[in-house]
Amino acid sequence: MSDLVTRLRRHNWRITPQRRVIAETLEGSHVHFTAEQILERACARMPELSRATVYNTLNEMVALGEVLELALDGRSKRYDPNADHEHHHLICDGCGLMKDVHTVADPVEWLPGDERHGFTVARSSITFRGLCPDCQGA
Amino acid sequence: MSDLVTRLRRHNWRITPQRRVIAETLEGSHVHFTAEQILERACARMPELSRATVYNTLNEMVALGEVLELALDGRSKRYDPNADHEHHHLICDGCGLMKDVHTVADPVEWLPGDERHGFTVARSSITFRGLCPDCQGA
DNA sequence: ATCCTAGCTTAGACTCTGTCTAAACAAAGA
DNA sequence: TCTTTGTTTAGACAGAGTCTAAGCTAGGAT
Ligand SMILES: [Mn+2]
Ligand SMILES: [Mn+2]
Ligand SMILES: [Zn+2]
Ligand SMILES: [Zn+2]
Repeated sequence: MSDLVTRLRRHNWRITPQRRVIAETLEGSHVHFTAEQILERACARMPELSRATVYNTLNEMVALGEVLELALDGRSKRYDPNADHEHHHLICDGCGLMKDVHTVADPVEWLPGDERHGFTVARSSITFRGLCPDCQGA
Repeated sequence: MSDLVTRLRRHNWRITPQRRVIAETLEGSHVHFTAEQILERACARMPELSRATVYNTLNEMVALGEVLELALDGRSKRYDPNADHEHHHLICDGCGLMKDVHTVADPVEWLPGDERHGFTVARSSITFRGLCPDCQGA
């Protein structure tokens, strides 16, 4: 796993100061930020950074396949720099806490041929939901 | 599997003409409509039906656990009347076609204990993605 | 060095999806 | 009937994200 800026450079993609700050903000976090949270944090390092550039840059990184876009709840999308780690997500129904998780095998294997409707099935993502330790008391 | 209106009545929930039209539109479809598509189709039967009632009613049916809300792509949410059928979804990257699918077992079983981070994991949903037969030619 | 061009960034207007508000309306119970 | 509660409605509003038009780089050609 190389860092996100290195992976982006491999695509012959110009690493401008704005793009670098956005990529480093996203990577440094280990959580799954919204575009607005990334804007807020990146602006701490580069105050003149615009909202449009954050959205443009995130969309381009997604198109390059180096960032995952998670639309989990119909509210803000979340951005995940771990596109090179196959993983899934576990979310707390109480507080929204989100954890990366790994399953024992590829879920596509568990979809029988007669359930594929003639599709070529390329990938899958699982969202597990439950209660985190802090929310189980309530 | 009883029909949606019957299931809703079991909750002592008042079945008004508006709610009936919305429930029947949702159930009749076999696809996964957006709120706007439901409004459009339900208005064909009851022209004075309002947007607010469609949104209110869908949210109440979701809260009663009789309809599933799917936030799959960060655009409009989709509503699924098959809440009493445990199932997952297979989506075409080309055209957006969505099919119900069934896996061989409960995915929660496939999440090892040391990947649960102390959560009580209650349910899961899988989104499979690929290309449908029509989109494989391109 | 200067010019040119293509690509990048910006502010703000705009769109789309969904929620909220306040008033009108309908139904059930006393 | 009167009252009370729940339902529906139109339109205002809010949040998330896109688009536009203008200005601004940065590199390549001369
Ligand atoms: Mn993740
Ligand atoms: Mn379904
Ligand atoms: Zn929690
Ligand atoms: Zn297709």
